[in-house]
Amino acid sequence: MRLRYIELFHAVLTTGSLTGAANLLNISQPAASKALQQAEQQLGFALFSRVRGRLLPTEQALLLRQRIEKIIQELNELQRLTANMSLTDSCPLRVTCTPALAQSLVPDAVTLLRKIFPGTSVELFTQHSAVMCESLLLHETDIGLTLQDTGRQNLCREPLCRGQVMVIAPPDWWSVAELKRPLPITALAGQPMIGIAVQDALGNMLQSHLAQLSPAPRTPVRVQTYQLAHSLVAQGEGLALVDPFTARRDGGKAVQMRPLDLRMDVVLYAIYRPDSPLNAVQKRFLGLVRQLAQRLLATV
Amino acid sequence: MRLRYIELFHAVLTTGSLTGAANLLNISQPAASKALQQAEQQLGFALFSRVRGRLLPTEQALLLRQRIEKIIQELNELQRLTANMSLTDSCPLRVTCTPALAQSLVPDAVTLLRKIFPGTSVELFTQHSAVMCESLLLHETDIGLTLQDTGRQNLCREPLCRGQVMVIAPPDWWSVAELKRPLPITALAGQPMIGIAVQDALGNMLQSHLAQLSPAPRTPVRVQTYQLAHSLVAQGEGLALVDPFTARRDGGKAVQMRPLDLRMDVVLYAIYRPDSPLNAVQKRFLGLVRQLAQRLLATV
DNA sequence: GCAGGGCCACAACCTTCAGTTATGCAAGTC
DNA sequence: GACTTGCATAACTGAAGGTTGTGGCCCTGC
Repeated sequence: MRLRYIELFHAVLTTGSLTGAANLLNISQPAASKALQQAEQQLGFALFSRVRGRLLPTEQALLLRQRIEKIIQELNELQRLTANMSLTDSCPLRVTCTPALAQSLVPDAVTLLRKIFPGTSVELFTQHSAVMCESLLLHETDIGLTLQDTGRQNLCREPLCRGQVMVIAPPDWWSVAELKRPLPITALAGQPMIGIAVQDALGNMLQSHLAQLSPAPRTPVRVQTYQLAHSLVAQGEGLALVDPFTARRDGGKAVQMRPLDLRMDVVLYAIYRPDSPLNAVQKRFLGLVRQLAQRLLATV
Repeated sequence: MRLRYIELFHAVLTTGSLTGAANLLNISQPAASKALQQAEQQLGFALFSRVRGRLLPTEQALLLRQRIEKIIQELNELQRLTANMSLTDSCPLRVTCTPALAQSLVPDAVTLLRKIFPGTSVELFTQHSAVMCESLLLHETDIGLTLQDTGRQNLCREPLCRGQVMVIAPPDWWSVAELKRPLPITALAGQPMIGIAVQDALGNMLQSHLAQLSPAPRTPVRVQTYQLAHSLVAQGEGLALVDPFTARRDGGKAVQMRPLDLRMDVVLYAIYRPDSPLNAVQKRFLGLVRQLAQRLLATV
């Protein structure tokens, strides 16, 4: 089965028509038509049945679908990888971080770095953890910064600093005296909370803790990022459990925060490929991030 | 990156030379040379450095290697699948089983089946479990018979019958009186044993039981299939733990056997694809296998 | 040191096939 | 019944991929 046929098959399935597929592949409709016929002839069975002038995938086609889509995806990844490899070393510092860290930590670190190395060019991305790993493996970026426990992948993981899970609340929720003390998790029972989407490892873990409370906290709203949670809390929608960086956003003015009394730290990790050792600029950058993070977490 | 280039890259890496690659792909050496240059030009970096007239993969090439080989493999699987799909329903009964079952159970069942359906054509394979799953998923065969606990794969698994793990020994190892009783596992301590290769799930499980004995049994010889173990035991090389079908090979003349006293059964499974329901012949075949197996296991 | 063989690159030429435009036909839509 | 949408066919074109022939480089063995 020629790659050409595979692409065409995929294009027809995604667009739903041969004409659409032809457009997707930037070829004319007759070219697509001919190619599809050749593919079917070579295979020995029909991929689509022509019913009332339309293409309808056959049973066999549906059996092939998953495999073909997997191959297409891997070819795309290969494409991305080779594209990035050809422009290797074009940029000394390519960093991706989660949205929570993109708020101030990473930009601040970049600013500091560019004072030390004025000429340096920098590329920044914000991505969620799964995409981040992919991006690193495909050489699109060189360093990832995340609060997630991104296991398994064959990537190096270096802890930069540790912090506490924080509870944030609308202004004037707690008294000044209370703010000093960690909040016992039981105090969250029955409270209105902003939930974090399931794909988040930390959020997931916290969620299972919360589920054991009785009455369980109400989480009518669920968001993907800690930043959204922060904003909603600031607007009085409820409490939220967030990382210590998000909690300190805006200098901690918009919301109140208290550490959660929990035997579990939030860890800021730097992740990178094991094969390519970090260069001097990258190492210095990580040093700055660590320094800034520690200083930030020291503030109340 | 064109598929053509991918194949060429792979061929060069496996054969070690451009000429070899050209032969592998059934093209002339200059064609391969030109294609490789085009590939490198399109990529923007060299895949091989020409040193002393030879091709030496560059660092980048090695980074691509794994991904490319994965794609090649998946393309091959797709090829196999489509090849099998085009000759669909050509044969009503295509069965694959492990070597232990190919000894007598499966051939006997086929003989019986062909008395019931005289005209039926049958295809038999013997494969180890991992390959068996692959073969089923690629529509090369329709039914697999195995004693392994082939989990995860999205294949149906139907237990046909249960038996006991058997200990086999050279003739006259045990007294006639002993033969009736199950052998306690502790009796194997310090005994010379024939081991089963690690990839076997059952063998693996037994191995971990044996390892806890003290003194642990000696397993100087390790074999891949139960049949080999049987032959070695018959030649007096030691004891072996085998499935109940292998134990009864040759009518149980060449070796002595005793059930092992163990809270774990050997299960004979039929596995098949969930999407394609079994036809009448296939169902009848499984019925025969079950019947034969139960009868066989009832004998001492 | 020189002949020979293995391996890669270049050149000139040829064939095939994927692409094009133009057109036809069937079926649904208003 | 006119119009639109979508697939198939026909005739043509160009580029890509193939061929053979040749030359240079390097190692090897006499």
